[in-house]
Amino acid sequence: MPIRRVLEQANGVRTATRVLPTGAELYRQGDICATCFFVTSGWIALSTLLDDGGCQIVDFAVPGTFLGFPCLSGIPRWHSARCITPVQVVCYPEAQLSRAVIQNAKLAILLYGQAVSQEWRAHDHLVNLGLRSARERIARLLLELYVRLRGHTPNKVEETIHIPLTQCHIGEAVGLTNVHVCRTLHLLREQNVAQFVKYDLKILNPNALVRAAGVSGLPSGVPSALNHLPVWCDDKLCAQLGELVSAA
Amino acid sequence: MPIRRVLEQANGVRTATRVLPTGAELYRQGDICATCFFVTSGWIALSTLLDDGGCQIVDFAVPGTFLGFPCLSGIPRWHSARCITPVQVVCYPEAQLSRAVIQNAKLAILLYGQAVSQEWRAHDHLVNLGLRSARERIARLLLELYVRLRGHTPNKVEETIHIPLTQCHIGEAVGLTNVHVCRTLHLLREQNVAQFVKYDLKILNPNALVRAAGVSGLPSGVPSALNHLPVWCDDKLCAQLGELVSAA
DNA sequence: CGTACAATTGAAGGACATCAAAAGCGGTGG
DNA sequence: CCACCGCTTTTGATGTCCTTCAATTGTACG
Repeated sequence: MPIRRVLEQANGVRTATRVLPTGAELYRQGDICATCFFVTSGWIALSTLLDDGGCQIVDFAVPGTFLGFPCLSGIPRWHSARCITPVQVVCYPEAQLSRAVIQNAKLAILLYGQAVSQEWRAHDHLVNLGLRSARERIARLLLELYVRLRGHTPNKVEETIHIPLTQCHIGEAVGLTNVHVCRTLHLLREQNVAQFVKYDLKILNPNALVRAAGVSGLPSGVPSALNHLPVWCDDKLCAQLGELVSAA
Repeated sequence: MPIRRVLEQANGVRTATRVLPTGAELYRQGDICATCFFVTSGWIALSTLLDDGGCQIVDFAVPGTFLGFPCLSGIPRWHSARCITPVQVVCYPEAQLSRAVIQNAKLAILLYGQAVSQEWRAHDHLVNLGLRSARERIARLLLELYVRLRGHTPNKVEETIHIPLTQCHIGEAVGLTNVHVCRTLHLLREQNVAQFVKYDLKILNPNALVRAAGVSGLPSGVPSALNHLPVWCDDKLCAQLGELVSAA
């Protein structure tokens, strides 16, 4: 992957790859983890576990996501990173990465941009959980995942995209039980909006999905995080790192 | 305020103060705002408005909070900033601040740290909305606000702290109706946990409040964003900026 | 005194949770 | 090849937490 060579060439950061099976944990909430990761393949659920057994997925890490906080060492992770699929990551020693960042303001700004992007998505999820119905929440999650993976909003009828999530994962992400997720998915199917079966999402009606997600109704000019995700999605970090090295 | 002089001296950024009355908007969702702000007094609700009239407060800005995204110009704001009280802010032209940040990696890292801190808080709110009851959500919000203002968890019985929020604000922050917030506040009062009347929060039983917020039950070693908020609360940004200039 | 906003209380309804059970399905071992 | 297991999905019945609607009170303000 480009980012790996970029960091090695530009800043002499030594890296190693690591492969994890489904169900493995990259790190756990509470860990003070001196390694940063860049996801090159697979899906990871960033989730918080409660003592009563509750689990909230705060975000999904997909290929292109950067995990860790260079220059902010000593902070424990506040979520666990569970592998939803087999995962491949590139590892960076945090200390080395921190040194590189301090010497290179552009790198710092890149990290800053990613943090802002993630904050943005977190706020979008907050709006979702705070004032939307089950149908809207699920539609919006599906739409967001589509946009993150494809880089644009859906426009083709019957397009299918692979999403390696169970109904339980969806429930943990949007704050619903798997039972209710199941019923709501059936509802979306009946209403000819979208169909999610066996890890495959088929968009039956792109416009209906966007409407169900509550995006279209925004006053014109008002941004939804979704509209701008293509610009600030994780791949962008990778691309910009590439520019950085060619400029050096 | 220190930060103002810090930025002026260190980087030659010109600033101006601005005063806004209660109810005014510093900026609106959708605005492409070329100004960054540092809150010196007053409270601001960062909220997203939906076309159906729904309103979700994603965070509160208190004195010490920095608003804006230097180096990421052209991004529309995804929330509105409504003044809950009269507010005083220091304004920075984004372009000048961006230039200063590019020349000073430390400044970039500071901004990065604040973005991470805010992401952290957003994820904590997500957990709150996703899997906690009304009682827990409200207790947790009150506790968080206490910690942000005081810099530590409550330990004195009957301590009172001023919080300029209405029950509607609380409802919009935790995803409940004002009606239910009212009932739940009464419940917390009856259970001798905490009392919130007329913009004054009286902590009746600090331990009970922490328990009600679902913080104590965490396995030892597991961090809650709350435990670390003192370390990364907004005042810290200000203090670190002070160090930055004295080192220069 | 009238208006506007915040808090309060009651009654009724709904959206979602909980509990329980069964069915589909891939994987493993006898 | 079949039996058995674990995981996911599905469906039904029942319950409850929270919303919605409505009306009343208190308080600040012009």
